[in-house]
Amino acid sequence: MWDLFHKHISRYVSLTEKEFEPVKSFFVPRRYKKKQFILQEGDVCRHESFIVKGCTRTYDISPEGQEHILQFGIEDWWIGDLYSYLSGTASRCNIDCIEDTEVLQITREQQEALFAEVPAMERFFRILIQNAFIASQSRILTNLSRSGKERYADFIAQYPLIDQRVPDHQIASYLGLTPQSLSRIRSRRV
Amino acid sequence: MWDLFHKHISRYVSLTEKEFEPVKSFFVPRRYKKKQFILQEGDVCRHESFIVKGCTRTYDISPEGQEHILQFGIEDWWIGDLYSYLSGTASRCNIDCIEDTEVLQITREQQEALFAEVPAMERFFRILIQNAFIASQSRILTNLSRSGKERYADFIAQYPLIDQRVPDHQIASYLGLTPQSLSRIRSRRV
DNA sequence: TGAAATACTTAACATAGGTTAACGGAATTA
DNA sequence: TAATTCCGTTAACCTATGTTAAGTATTTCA
Repeated sequence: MWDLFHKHISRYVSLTEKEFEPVKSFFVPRRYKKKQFILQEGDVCRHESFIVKGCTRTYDISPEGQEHILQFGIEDWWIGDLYSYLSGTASRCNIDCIEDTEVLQITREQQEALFAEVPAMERFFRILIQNAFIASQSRILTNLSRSGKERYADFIAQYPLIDQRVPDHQIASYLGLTPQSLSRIRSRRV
Repeated sequence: MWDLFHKHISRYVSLTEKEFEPVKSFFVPRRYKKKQFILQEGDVCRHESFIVKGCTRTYDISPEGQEHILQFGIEDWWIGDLYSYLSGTASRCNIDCIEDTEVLQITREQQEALFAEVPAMERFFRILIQNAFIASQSRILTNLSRSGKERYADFIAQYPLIDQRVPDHQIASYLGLTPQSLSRIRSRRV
């Protein structure tokens, strides 16, 4: 577990085994069962979670009761509602598990303490958010300019591992389509 | 100019007049005329630009030749293509001026030097990107769940100042609509 | 000042995707 | 194992938005 985590961090900042050692103590491992909520709408998001094993979805429920998936999470990804986490306000998002899931969690206070003790970790999180922002911008462009069919093709190409693990109707939700439309697209009856 | 800039930074991190003084030297003021490009597709984005005065748009041109506006920029906003800026690869975006525009620009190298000299500025940029990411996620949700009419209403409510300064067909592009559709929506003939 | 480009509108028509409803198979649970 | 829920599919029909095409007003600029 910690090994995977160290490897993950090392992709962004260099951190020797020895420097990594103290980092561990700021994180708490936690397991969730399939269908269990990691975050529920209305609650404050108290953790950033690194997925060691499993699969999650982060989604919003519109006033009309429709779910819209903002993000899937699998091994090596971070999940959480950053706005709620930082501002301490109630989240409008739900995060639940598509599979049994193991995470490493850190709280806001612990994160501040971590930054003070291991400055490289502040840099690490900055890079992480930078990348997330870049990916997010790119998704906006895709949503603005491509048809459902193209977005689905892009999704499969970009996230083949996720495609295999989550039901189609959730992929539809991520792409901004109804399950019926995605089915139509998949069968090439477009 | 510097006063506005200092005020802007102070909204995110505390920086006395004296601490702010050295910050100035890392930025270069620059003026652009209306319609002038700040960044052109295919070029590497060499600067992050803080808008002191003016109005810009950041957009992508799809293979079919259609423009899609990713972001508008007005006073107090930052513009640039972060991915290109950080990775040094060619940008797929254009940034041009809707009005004569004055900016303060910093290069990647100068930014690194600035972080080394004034650590609070690293924190400042981290917060900036965090906020940008949060806004970006929120835009994705809106695009997934709301109709054109609703997105337009949201836009006006959220950016009344921009609405007044940019032509409608560019707002349409930002919202993922054709100018004709926006016109139809505006006239309530929906 | 006049010509050209730009901005916005309207209308007729086309279409991708939404809606509703139904069916059958797979997975979950009692 | 039986009952139930979940999942993907199909089909008929509907609607928001795109497309094409014009027309007018405004702005830009030579």
